[in-house]
Amino acid sequence: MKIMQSIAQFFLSLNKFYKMKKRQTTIHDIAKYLNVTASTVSRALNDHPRISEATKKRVKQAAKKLDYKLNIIAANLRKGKGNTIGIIIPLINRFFFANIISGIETVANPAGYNLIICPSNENLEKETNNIKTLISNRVSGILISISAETKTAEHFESVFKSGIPLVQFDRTIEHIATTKVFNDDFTGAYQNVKHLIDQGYKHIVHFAGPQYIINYQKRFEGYRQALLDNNLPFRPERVYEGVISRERGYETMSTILNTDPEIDALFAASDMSALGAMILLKKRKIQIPALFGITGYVNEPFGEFVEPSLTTTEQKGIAIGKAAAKELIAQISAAEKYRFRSIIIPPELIVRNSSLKNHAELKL
Amino acid sequence: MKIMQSIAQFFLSLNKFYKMKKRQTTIHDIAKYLNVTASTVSRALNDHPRISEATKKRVKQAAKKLDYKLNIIAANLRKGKGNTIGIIIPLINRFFFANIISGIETVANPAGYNLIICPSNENLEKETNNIKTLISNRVSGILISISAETKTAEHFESVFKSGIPLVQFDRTIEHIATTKVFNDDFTGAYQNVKHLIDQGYKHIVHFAGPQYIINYQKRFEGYRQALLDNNLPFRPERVYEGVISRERGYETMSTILNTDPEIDALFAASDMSALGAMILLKKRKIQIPALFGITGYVNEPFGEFVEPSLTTTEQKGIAIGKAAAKELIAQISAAEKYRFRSIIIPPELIVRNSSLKNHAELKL
DNA sequence: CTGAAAGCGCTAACAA
DNA sequence: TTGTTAGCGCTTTCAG
Repeated sequence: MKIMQSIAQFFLSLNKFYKMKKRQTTIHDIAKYLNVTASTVSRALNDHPRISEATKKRVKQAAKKLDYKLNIIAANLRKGKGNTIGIIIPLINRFFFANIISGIETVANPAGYNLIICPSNENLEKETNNIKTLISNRVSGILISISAETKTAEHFESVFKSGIPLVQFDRTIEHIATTKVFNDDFTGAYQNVKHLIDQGYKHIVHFAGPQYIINYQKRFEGYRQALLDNNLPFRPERVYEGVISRERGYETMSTILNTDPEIDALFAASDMSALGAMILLKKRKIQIPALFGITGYVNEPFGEFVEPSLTTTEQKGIAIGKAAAKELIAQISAAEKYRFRSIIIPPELIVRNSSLKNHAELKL
Repeated sequence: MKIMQSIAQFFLSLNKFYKMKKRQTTIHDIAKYLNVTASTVSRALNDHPRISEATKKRVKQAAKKLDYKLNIIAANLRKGKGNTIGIIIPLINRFFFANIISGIETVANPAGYNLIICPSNENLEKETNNIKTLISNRVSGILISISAETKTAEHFESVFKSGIPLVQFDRTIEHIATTKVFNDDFTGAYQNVKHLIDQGYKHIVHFAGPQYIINYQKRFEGYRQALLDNNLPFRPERVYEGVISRERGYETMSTILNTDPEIDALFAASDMSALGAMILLKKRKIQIPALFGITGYVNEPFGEFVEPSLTTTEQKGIAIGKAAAKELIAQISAAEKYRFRSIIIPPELIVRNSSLKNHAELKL
């Protein structure tokens, strides 16, 4: 019994030891250690001009010895500023979005900012909560790409009220006064379709995305304009809305073959639906690109490896991220925020085999 | 001229307006507004039991009216705790890593934690800086997957000293006392190779990754053991180290065809090098899977779409992320940290066409 | 060149 | 049930 007790005792004390909050060394610890004041230490560490080199050296040595690490949180609280940028993004494990974050990081980090990343999972409620979280964390600025569910900007109000700079990227709400960084989807789509036309395809269908998302709307408009500018008729029945998944692409292409056999090319607003169509066509032994041309949009990594490789439009995620971050950081230290302004990143047509009717050009 | 001046005047005043630092409303503002003390407000907002429902209601209404947003930073400083988890990860725009982050997020966020994400870009120096940053930000815990350059854990010391819980995931340093969450690469590779053997392939080469990375080493060992357990000779010359890119896969396979024509299958430690090999074989008109079987590892998204579709091993990034986050959060509120402990996530073999010698099984 | 003192926004003993 | 007071760790006037 006694033994049990002492064992219990031991574990209690062990527990106590672990629980013992290892308080991090503070400026005061250093001050005490050197018999100076906290202010001197603070100034020395910040290389304040009116501190003697001698004490600077002493302080810095002591800091290293005591393994001192600045508490940025406290410093920021005092200074009334922050060093983190909040990112709200629909999904984090999509190549395009991951690239954007990567781009943001390459400019934010050297500028001394940390990223706190909040995925909305395409959900408006989550997005609203994310905004709250970021404000509560007093981020220096917010970068946001809205969720598929988001149609209005009411939940941005508290951001504006709080005076936190905000810039939108990729998926944006047009009518509000913020800087927006996005692809020129119209031109991207236009070039894409123009390319199909130049290759000699004449009856081009379009798999469009949901038209309430501005990006898809612009792609549709680019498609239409390219047809009109090249003396091809625009036929509304050749536009299939909401076809962005592989499955829908597959099904839709199957339908088209029955109802509109004249069709000889597809411009899909998403690589996934282009892929679905490609799978169906191959199953039906319809030769791509000889008899049927296909182009997608987004430049998903797989496009390079399918057969035939997929012509598509690259959206330059990294460039978008960099531009957005640069703009935000500028706004953080600037007077002027919330201007209507658009920074447009031109997309790039990536020509691969799926659209090269002219076989001579086929690449490996 | 006068007009110009007044326009300029207007813009100046506008500018002034924007520059005006919009101080966020604080607890004191609410207190003043209601003629109570800050503590009452604080307690009311935190639903403290000994505050009357009446004042709670009043306070909350006032808070909403004044658009009050809690300053978590200040609250945390006072409470001596934080609500953010730091993630150090080699790359953010790799599907596998993005999935891990996604997994982390699904458990960290509901638990009230924000993520601050620091990519090391496979660079030890950056990784070291990231650690400093996270400590300075007084994160509640750190999740880390080491860079390709990282071989020792010296830079972890300050984390241990500061008492911040840390768990490693995926790429880990074995000999240090932390929880580690990772794939069972040995078993993953073993099953992968076993599958090739079961399909009737007899001369299997291995494209290995750099062996100083433990994950690749384990995959190599799984390969070897699978051969030995199935009465196939293990031949060191059939292991090609450091072949993980598409280009190297292509070149290496080309060499093999010249030097070791007996080979009839490949187990690649990366999908990319498997793809490179596949491209070369197709160019040489060697039928896959009839004459040559191929398996990869990682389950990159493209594997599903290449022809033939690529058999590979899925690493369950989301599961890894979830497990790591759960463990870290447990440690944050627990007494015991830094135990040697391994949480092993079993990978899953994804059988596709590239390894199905038995054509009957071929799937679309 | 350095010290004293105040305060960033919040919470939590201790009082009342 | 509410108020008073102190302090988290830091920076920064204002004095000396």
